[in-house]
Amino acid sequence: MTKPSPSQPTEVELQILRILWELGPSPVREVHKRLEADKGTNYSTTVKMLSVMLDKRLVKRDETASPHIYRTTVSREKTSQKMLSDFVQKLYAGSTMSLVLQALSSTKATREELDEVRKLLDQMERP
Amino acid sequence: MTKPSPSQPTEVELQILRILWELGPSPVREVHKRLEADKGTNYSTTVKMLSVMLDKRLVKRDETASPHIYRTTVSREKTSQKMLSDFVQKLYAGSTMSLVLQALSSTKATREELDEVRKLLDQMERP
DNA sequence: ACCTTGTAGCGAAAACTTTCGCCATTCCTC
DNA sequence: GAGGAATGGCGAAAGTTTTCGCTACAAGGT
Repeated sequence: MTKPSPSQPTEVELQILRILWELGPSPVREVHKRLEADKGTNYSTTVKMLSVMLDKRLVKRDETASPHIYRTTVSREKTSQKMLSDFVQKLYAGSTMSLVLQALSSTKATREELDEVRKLLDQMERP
Repeated sequence: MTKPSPSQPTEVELQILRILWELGPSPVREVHKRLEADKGTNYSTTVKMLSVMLDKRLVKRDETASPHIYRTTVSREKTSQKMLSDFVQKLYAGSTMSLVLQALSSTKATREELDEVRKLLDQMERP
């Protein structure tokens, strides 16, 4: 059986995480402004989603402040790391290298970027 | 507003696509065997999911054959390409290179694999 | 204090995905 | 060709995620 992995953030949850990562700790209003701009949803929706995310411990809030301030409990790096590894699992049977090759072969890059990747490859070779 | 992109396959849909990619065109029974092994779900569920996927044009079927034969309408490559680009969009603000760097830095690789990536990088440099 | 405006909470509706029970049809096997 | 098993279809239940209406409370200005 496939592990029902510690459920990834859903679509909207991820959108909100992104907003919080970008803005830093913020009141609902600020988050909502962005979400509304992107999706046109109601203020209530934003409040609710944040409360759902609070239940799931994806965010925490400072209730002493007024208005309440929300902040993420998960870093962008950790989260994308985790999502990436799930993604690789689902589509490339766990082979990160397959993904890297496919990603590279389907994009354009500047010489600088390519050099950066080369540098990383070299580093990987000697521990 | 964010484009409501031509909706990605859902979790189970993707599982089924993977099975079909692996087995090639197959009758429900074969798909079901795999799905059941993985999730323990009912035969009816498999039939239904395939019919949902038929509606969404993720698969097509040959009804002249008996039992009916299902095959994907989307290639593994195209699909992962698309999912990857959505993923990059969602988590790395569209920067494929950020993803590649993160993917590489969080995995181990053999010399052969690293060389393969290098070769690809070189190719990318000269059109 | 009163009124307006901004903030928060809650439950339930809506939307979407996944699951299955029940029925009809087809296919074997004897 | 009768009986039992496999196949396929459908609608509806269950599960999840997303949305919002309604209500209450807090804050700020007059």
